[in-house]
Amino acid sequence: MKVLTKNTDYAVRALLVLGAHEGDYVSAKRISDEQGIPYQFLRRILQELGKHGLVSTKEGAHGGVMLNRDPGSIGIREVIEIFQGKVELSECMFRKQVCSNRANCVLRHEIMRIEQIVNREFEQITIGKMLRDLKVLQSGGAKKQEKYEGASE
Amino acid sequence: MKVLTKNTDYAVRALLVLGAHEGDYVSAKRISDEQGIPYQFLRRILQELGKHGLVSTKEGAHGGVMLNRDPGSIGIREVIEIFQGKVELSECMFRKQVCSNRANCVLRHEIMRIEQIVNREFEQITIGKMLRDLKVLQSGGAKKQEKYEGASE
DNA sequence: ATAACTGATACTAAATTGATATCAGTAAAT
DNA sequence: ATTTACTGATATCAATTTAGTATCAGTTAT
Repeated sequence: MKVLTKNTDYAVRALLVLGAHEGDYVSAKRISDEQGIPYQFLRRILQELGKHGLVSTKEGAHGGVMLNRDPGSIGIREVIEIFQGKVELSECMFRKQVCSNRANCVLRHEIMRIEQIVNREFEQITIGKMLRDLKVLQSGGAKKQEKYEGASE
Repeated sequence: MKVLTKNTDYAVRALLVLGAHEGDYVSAKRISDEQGIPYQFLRRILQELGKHGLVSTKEGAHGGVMLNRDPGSIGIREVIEIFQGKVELSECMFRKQVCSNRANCVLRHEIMRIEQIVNREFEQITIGKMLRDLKVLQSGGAKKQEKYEGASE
């Protein structure tokens, strides 16, 4: 059960790159190269982000994509919703006989409770927060990162 | 983004029926009829539940499927894992350049934190708890359920 | 004019999901 | 012993979703 699709994954990665270059237009080509994201796939994703106002675009040479919002205001939840729709555990898991009266359905209530928790959590992970975390990492916040290999996985 | 598939949905509903008849063998046919679940689909689900020891089965006439565990010990999480695998937000959302050192990956840590929350919540919704909730519903715990129609959705 | 871009789609392959069908074997009832 | 009501074990299929590719038209800096 993989919750996040490539769409979301790539979108977040692209937003991180853009967040690291606030105020500049960065081309899809460059993001694609830097992050190893299939170029055409990324193009569609960026266009979608544009339509939703997260980024602004500039056509032509020296054009590209630029972050259009404060990184701290962009939570993963929003990105997920753009590419995968609202987080729903199931329409109503128990809509048949078991749950004839939706309004009073305790179980549905239970499921929706979890949905809210998940959404709240996703909302709190913002591009801004991630960028800060990354900076801590890159400046060697944890020890001296003697070796990269061997320590991972 | 629908998190729970029919497999899981049907499995839970079947387990609820079995939980309501603890100690008895109930046939797939009957569960299928009662819950409106496609018969053959349900068969496979029940077999899977059997392989995982949640239910025991009895072949032949008057045979069927019986709950093999305490309803309170069966959490939704377990059911989800059987039919959809472990809840993973993404293998490692940021495994490329952005996150070269997995062990120290703050973001991965963040994602895994949410995973744990989700899992804990799913674990706490058990078949037993659901059955209790249903009983409260059915005995008219909330007012007098004057009308079924109109109040739902 | 041309090189470096985005906008907008159309298309395809593979995987997943939901559902159906079939055949063999077992156990109770007659 | 035969029929009836069951499960075990697969095989198959259509629809949808996901991931990725390709194409053509238009825009802007040089």
